[in-house]
Amino acid sequence: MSETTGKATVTMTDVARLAGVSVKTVSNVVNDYPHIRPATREKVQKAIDELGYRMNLAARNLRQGKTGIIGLAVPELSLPYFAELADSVMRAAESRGMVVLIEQTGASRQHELDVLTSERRQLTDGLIFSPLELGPDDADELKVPYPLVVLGERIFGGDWDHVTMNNVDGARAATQHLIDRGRRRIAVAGAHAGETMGSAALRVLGYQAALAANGIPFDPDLVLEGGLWHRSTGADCVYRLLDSGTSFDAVFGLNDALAMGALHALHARRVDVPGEVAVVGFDDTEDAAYSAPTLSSIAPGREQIADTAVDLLAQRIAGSTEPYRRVVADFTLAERESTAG
Amino acid sequence: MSETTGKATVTMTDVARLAGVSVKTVSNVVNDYPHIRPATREKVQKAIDELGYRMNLAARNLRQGKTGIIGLAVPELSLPYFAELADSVMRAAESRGMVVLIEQTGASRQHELDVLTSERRQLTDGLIFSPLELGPDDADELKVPYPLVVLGERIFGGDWDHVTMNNVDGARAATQHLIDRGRRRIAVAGAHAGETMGSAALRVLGYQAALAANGIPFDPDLVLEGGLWHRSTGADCVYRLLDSGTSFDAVFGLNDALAMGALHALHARRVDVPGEVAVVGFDDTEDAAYSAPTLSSIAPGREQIADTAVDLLAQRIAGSTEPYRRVVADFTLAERESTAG
DNA sequence: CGGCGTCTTTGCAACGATGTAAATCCTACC
DNA sequence: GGTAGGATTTACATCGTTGCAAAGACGCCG
Repeated sequence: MSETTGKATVTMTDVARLAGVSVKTVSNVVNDYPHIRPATREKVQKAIDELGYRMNLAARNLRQGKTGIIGLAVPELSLPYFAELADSVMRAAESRGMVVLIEQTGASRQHELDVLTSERRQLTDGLIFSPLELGPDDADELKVPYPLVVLGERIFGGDWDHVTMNNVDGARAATQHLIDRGRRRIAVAGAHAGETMGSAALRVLGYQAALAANGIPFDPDLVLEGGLWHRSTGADCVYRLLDSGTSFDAVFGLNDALAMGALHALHARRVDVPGEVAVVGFDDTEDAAYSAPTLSSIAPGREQIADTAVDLLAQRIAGSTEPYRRVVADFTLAERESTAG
Repeated sequence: MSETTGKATVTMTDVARLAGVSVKTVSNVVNDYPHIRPATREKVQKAIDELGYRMNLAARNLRQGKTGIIGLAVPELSLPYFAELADSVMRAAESRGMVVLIEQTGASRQHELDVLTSERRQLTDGLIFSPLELGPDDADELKVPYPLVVLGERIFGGDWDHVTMNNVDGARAATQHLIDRGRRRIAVAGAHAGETMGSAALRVLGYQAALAANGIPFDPDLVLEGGLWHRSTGADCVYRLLDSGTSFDAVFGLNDALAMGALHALHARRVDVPGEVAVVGFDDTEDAAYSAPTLSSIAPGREQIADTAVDLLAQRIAGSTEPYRRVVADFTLAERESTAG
């Protein structure tokens, strides 16, 4: 209950001496080894309390090769989606007694590769990795000697678990929602030309599927390229579209930041939303509920993704050798003003 | 240049054997000990490359008591300001060869106390702590046995460095800006009754100073209480104000989230911004530039704060015993549409 | 009361690096 | 050619904990 002012650091040896047992017994008590006489356990516990002993994690780490830290590699924390994802991952980790070391990869392919082999991987027992630049061809790079959970659908087929949102169906639902609101000229902001497996490609796929299902012709002029999924990109896309003279009555931002940028550009050009143009996003970040107008968006199951990812990773770290799994989170559509009918 | 497929982990011993030197010499090479014959260094380096040797951080950590990890404790990553702050801190840390372990304290006093004594402190060489609930009376709790840098002005007077934004002057500038735009009935959203040292109190102080300097009477009815500085709180404040019938022609959101919430509420109630009511925030988070209308805000020098904090912490970790410092970052006003004149 | 099988507890050797202090090697200088 | 003195290198103990395997204790049975 109280702690004496141990001058330096208190070690197991100190505890052992005070309790009159061996160091190993103290270790056993601390690690909940089952075969310990209650009296002994009590004695040791008392000594621990009295000395205010805290286990030295570095030593345990050296001995066991585990740190209790998991890595989380995301593009950028300043993107709301990833900040919120990190939040969720940290909570999920905490509830399992782990902590999270976050690394940012920027939008850099090299940085994404680095993160996989970085010295820091020694500090973590496993990694949750959300790649943005690596693609199917990089599968070999992901053959790493530690537990790995990959978020997103860019890379398949290796020895790792996979947790992803339902990009295609989510995008289809977003598009269908616009169609249900009577829109026919639906632009897409943030497409990545040439990409086949990333979120951009998959969401565009869902978009096209929805158009097709409703007999709406696909117009390439409505597909707006945009590399980084930042607000500024979304704004640029819409400015370009307006300047091009192409008619449109809706914008599907492939993520919320793009959609926010789109809202911004439309507002700047005095285009009424949703009167003239409806807007829908993807991610359902917190700001979607507070923009003017509020933004309809696909909620991709962020909590579920975080929970599942941490869970799978924890199992691998604990030594699970089950077949690698692929989990697809459930999405929902959050309807707000930007698509009000 | 190339790495052979060492079966298990490669240790210094392996390198030493291959290079034909002692383990300690390998250690010296790795640690850039100056007195090494070039030929030896080369031999060792070659062996290192050949074996693909990576130093075991756990072992070094045990021996040196340093991990290369610094802690960052913030209320919530899902609040844009803290996400952006974390981003900046991580970049600053990276440039100094350190990584960051982020912890969220929520809005919980207990959690803030826990973070200071958590077992995790063993995993970090020092902590950058941004308290929200602890106050001057808790100074004793901050007397911790590791390097600490405190952000914000809640707690002074202990053995730690202090980095803070200029809350009073920033708030004064924000308020003055509104006054310059001809506003006289300026509401404040997010005040904390009874608080004396927190950001809320200080910013309200700056607000009052600006009013006084311009001979504008202070009207308590315009001070809107709001605990958590979330968007929802900002919206609530404005709804309450509108419902109260109190007249006002401007809102100073004590942070951007509150201001965004205010914008949201005003938009929902069809109050024109900035025509009828001007709005200014504090933090200049990225979304301020993309709201509709875009939000004027005080940019508190986030990068500078992060850089300075990491720098001071790094110095302490390196053993500096200089007098503890207090650094106040420079702020600027970002003028945008919400206060257009 | 001896023997045997569990329970408990223990000693010792790692884990992989670095601090210390001493050994060895050189080089310049007398 | 010998030697002082700095430059290099090395042996060994040590950081604090846990795995291993064996020693001690204890309870039960015949």
